[in-house]
Amino acid sequence: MNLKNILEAFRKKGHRLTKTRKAMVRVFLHNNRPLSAADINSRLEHLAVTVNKTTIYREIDFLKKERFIREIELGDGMKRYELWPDDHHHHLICVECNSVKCIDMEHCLVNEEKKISEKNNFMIMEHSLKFFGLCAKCQ
Amino acid sequence: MNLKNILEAFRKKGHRLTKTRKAMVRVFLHNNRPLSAADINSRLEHLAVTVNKTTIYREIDFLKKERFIREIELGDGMKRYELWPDDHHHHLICVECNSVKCIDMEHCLVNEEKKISEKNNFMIMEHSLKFFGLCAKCQ
DNA sequence: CTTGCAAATGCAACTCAGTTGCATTATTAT
DNA sequence: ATAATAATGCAACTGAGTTGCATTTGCAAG
Ligand SMILES: [Mn+2]
Ligand SMILES: [Mn+2]
Ligand SMILES: [Zn+2]
Ligand SMILES: [Zn+2]
Repeated sequence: MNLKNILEAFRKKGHRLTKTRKAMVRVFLHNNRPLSAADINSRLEHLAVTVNKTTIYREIDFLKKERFIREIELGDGMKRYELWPDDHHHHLICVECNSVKCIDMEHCLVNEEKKISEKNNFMIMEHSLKFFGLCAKCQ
Repeated sequence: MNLKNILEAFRKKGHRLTKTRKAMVRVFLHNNRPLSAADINSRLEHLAVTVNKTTIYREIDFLKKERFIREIELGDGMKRYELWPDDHHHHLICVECNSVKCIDMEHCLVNEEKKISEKNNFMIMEHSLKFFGLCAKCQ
């Protein structure tokens, strides 16, 4: 999955390759972890790309619809976005510096879902698992 | 844990027993599930107790400090509050009607935490687990 | 019961992430 | 080059939650 292929796929679907779109795809490809709208904005400035916040939010919506990124909620009042994951994974969140690390789990809860669904008469579609604590730097 | 004991404990600590405080404790005792500030407000109105939203938020802060309730994040843009839990538990969230059900889990992740902590050099303090799907009514 | 002090309250104005309407600009196909 | 329309910028808005400050209330001491 490289920049050119992704942009070419967008173009083929009839979407335009604007400077914002190209820059935001680069930002996500080069920062493989959850980013807030503000994080994205500062990364764009770093690439000398100045965009209005409305445009950033609209491009986030576009990239979500295209399943290039997904939205995640960490509970700190602002949404984060990360590359659409290849594999199911979860997150470690540092309560001190707010950094986020994606982790794969050996014993995944997907196995438990059937049991929980039956027991509670609730049709589980997905789950979210977050561990809060102190990262290597902060402990 | 009944209303009188809780209020008496607050009074003994030097806190006042205002109509808002008494009514909000009642609301949480009689609605044992996560409530938003708006939910609390409508429950209060139902008890013929009219309060300013600022007062509701300040009373929430008080009840959190007293460990009578805790705050939980469901990812829908507003915080929820529930009775301080006796036992560790998790939540089922209906994506259709937004209802929330608390569930106990047999195989809890607390067992996994040590492994994850060591593997990632991250000191886990707590975790949050939510299942999203359709409740009995909505499926 | 009265009084005084601090705790609790109401109100209006504010914050901040995210959204919306609309006029303007830029990308792409022809 | 041109036309169609996707994308953008801007200003104003939304909605949950917060803050400063003047006023009211609960409660304990006299
Ligand atoms: Mn991740
Ligand atoms: Mn619960
Ligand atoms: Zn950290
Ligand atoms: Zn439902």
